[in-house]
Amino acid sequence: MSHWREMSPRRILQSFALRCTPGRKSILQILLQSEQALTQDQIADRLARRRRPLNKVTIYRSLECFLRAGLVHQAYQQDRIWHYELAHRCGKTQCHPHFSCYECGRTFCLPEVSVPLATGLRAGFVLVRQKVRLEGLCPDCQQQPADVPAESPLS
Amino acid sequence: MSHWREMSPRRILQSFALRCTPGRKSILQILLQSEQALTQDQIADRLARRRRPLNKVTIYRSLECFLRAGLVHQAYQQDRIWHYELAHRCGKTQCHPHFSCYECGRTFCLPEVSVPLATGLRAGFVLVRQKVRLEGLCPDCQQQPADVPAESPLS
DNA sequence: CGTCCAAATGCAACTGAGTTGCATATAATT
DNA sequence: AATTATATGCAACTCAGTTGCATTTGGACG
Repeated sequence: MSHWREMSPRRILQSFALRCTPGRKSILQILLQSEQALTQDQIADRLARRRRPLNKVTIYRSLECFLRAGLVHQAYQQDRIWHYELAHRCGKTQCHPHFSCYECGRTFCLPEVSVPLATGLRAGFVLVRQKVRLEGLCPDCQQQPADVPAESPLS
Repeated sequence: MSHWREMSPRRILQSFALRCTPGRKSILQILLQSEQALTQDQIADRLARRRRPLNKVTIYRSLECFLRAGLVHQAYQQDRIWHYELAHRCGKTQCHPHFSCYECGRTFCLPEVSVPLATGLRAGFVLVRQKVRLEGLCPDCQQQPADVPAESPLS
């Protein structure tokens, strides 16, 4: 099943055998309508803006529950903050890569980019999932080159 | 220059134009001798065990300084905690991948594994660095299968 | 319908890695 | 040895995430 956008939050929750509460439906709605991964805070903001404020602990625990069920992904961490997104469209062994801009700090989802699975793993290691994080300059910031962190000034 | 292991901490610091203090030399020594990326806490522990305890803020600021100079990498985050390792052996566009075990939680450096650079980036994006994180079961834990996080129970 | 109970929610208080301000100590230059 | 910019230690702060507990509620069952 990969047409979540066309399913109601209620049906999605039901199909994951999760209790259907107003709070959870709202959170799911926000995630369904977002083009990018969101932090707990961003979710809280958007809920408040829709006159449907929710306690931050409830958001925390709902996401925790969605995570366990596999409905949602902890997509990436930035400055020690997790970003969440629906797990739809994620392949079995890898989600789409994310791209972070050094200049503006924004992170983009790049569903169209493919990275081959790692090869040459030592015997014994079982690869279940591969996560790829790209860094560089986004189209908006490409014009005026940013400070790219030094890699090795030793000559 | 990529033979850091054969250089003294003092010479390495000098070549990066960093002030050479006993604290920094000790931290560098720890990193030089470690096979894997270390957290600030792990570095503190090892310093203490060598009768060379250092205030955690000093460790924090030294690593910050090493980072800026490009001597060290923030290799990966686990449970919101950063791990640091020397930047030697890191290629220009990607460091070696890291492998985290679902079962025991340990993280391994896999310098021998190669992952081709992402292709198909939308026009305008400039890729500077690619970070790859692998997840699965390590050789030790492979025997008794762990709880692999569900991906999509929806049928 | 109404009853009931496991699960969800809100509040307050806690956790802990990281971070900052400031006074003191020290590296390294003169 | 004197000087000064830099590093260090201490204490106090930040803040996303986390936990405990009392209250509310979804939804199953009568």
